[in-house]
Amino acid sequence: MEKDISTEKKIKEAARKVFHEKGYGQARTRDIADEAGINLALLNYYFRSKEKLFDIIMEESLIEIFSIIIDIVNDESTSLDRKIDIVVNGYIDSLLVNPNLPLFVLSEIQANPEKLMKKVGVPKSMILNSYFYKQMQDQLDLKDIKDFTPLHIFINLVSMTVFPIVGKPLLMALHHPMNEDMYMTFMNERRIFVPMWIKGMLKIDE
Amino acid sequence: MEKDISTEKKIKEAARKVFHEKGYGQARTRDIADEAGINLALLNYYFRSKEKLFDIIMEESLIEIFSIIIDIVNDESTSLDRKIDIVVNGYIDSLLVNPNLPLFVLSEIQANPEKLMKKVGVPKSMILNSYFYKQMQDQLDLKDIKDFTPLHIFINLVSMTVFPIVGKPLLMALHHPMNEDMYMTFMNERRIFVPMWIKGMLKIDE
DNA sequence: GTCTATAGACTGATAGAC
DNA sequence: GTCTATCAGTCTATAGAC
Repeated sequence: MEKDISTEKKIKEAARKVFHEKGYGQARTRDIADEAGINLALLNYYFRSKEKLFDIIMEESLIEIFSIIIDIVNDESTSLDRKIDIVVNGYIDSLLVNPNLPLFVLSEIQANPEKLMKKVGVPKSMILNSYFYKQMQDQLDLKDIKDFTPLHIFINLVSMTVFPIVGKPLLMALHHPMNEDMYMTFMNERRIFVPMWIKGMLKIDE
Repeated sequence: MEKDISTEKKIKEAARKVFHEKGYGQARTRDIADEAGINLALLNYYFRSKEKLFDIIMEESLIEIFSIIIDIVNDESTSLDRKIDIVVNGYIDSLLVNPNLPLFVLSEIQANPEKLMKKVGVPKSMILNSYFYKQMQDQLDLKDIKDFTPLHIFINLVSMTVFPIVGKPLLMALHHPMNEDMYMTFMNERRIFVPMWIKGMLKIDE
């Protein structure tokens, strides 16, 4: 196919796909080698072991999932209103292309919490210290809302956006009849509705 | 410990624990045998194979996760307002006791969608045909809300309730400092807030 | 029913030829 | 760098004693 891509890159792309689909435990190094179109021995030649290859993929996946929002969340020149639209749509855009990413990250963190926590070290207190958090707090103060915190709203935003992607198979099984087109329509509707509901919680535009 | 419990029951309980923690792929039959305090051979004596044991645990887990809401959702004598409170609190109660249950179900469904879809056969169109759905639709009609459907609201309710449990490790890593007590406080706050937000979307009490 | 011992298959990793 | 062949370890499952 792409004969210009280096072998190392081919292996990494194959590993990403297989790990994201099956998780560390169920992924086989032979699967990755086959997917990359190379031999098993070559995988160990480039990356010393399955675990070292996994660590690389996991670190890149964590960066991937945070980088979707980290820039916009800390942008001081974007209004709260627009920021909500951008964060929701950023996640939907990204996760419809990589639907396995969030469940992969959540599963592997649970499988190995202490190890993977360290890698999250950089964006520690990423939520609490973000400009987004401050903007939400200002809005809550403005509307004299004292019962809940910006953390609840942030979790609501991520939950309502990411959960329908993680739970897609269950959703499609439970809500019959639902096909791929209907699911896509459903997710595209949420690009409008989730920001609307979040803004409602914050009493924006009232 | 509990010497009255039959060996079969002990193995099933151990299997449930190990499968929920590690998933099918990473769970070892020896882990289950050790957890049950019996020998590995005995596991295969009672259940023919790891996979057959897993199938039993998986089916019970699916029933478990649906039975939390299936009765209340179809109860025609409970008002929409109260029903929302009960569904949210039912999930929080149940999942704080079994925090691994939802991620286990979501992961294994993704790992083997076609196989597990069949087991969801019973509650097919469980959402669409529920009395809960009808009550939400009536409320949307009453308030002349035409842009979104009850399905969106139902997904919002489940998302905002279940996602913070599935994402607990990530939440605790990102929102520093957060300890167990703070997490429990956070989840208990959501017993009040999630119903409040859902009712806001449906314009109940306005 | 419950155990020990082991077979048999799979998997990650390496040796060695090219 | 890339391959084939194979080793060593792990895991599920079973045979057979009690």
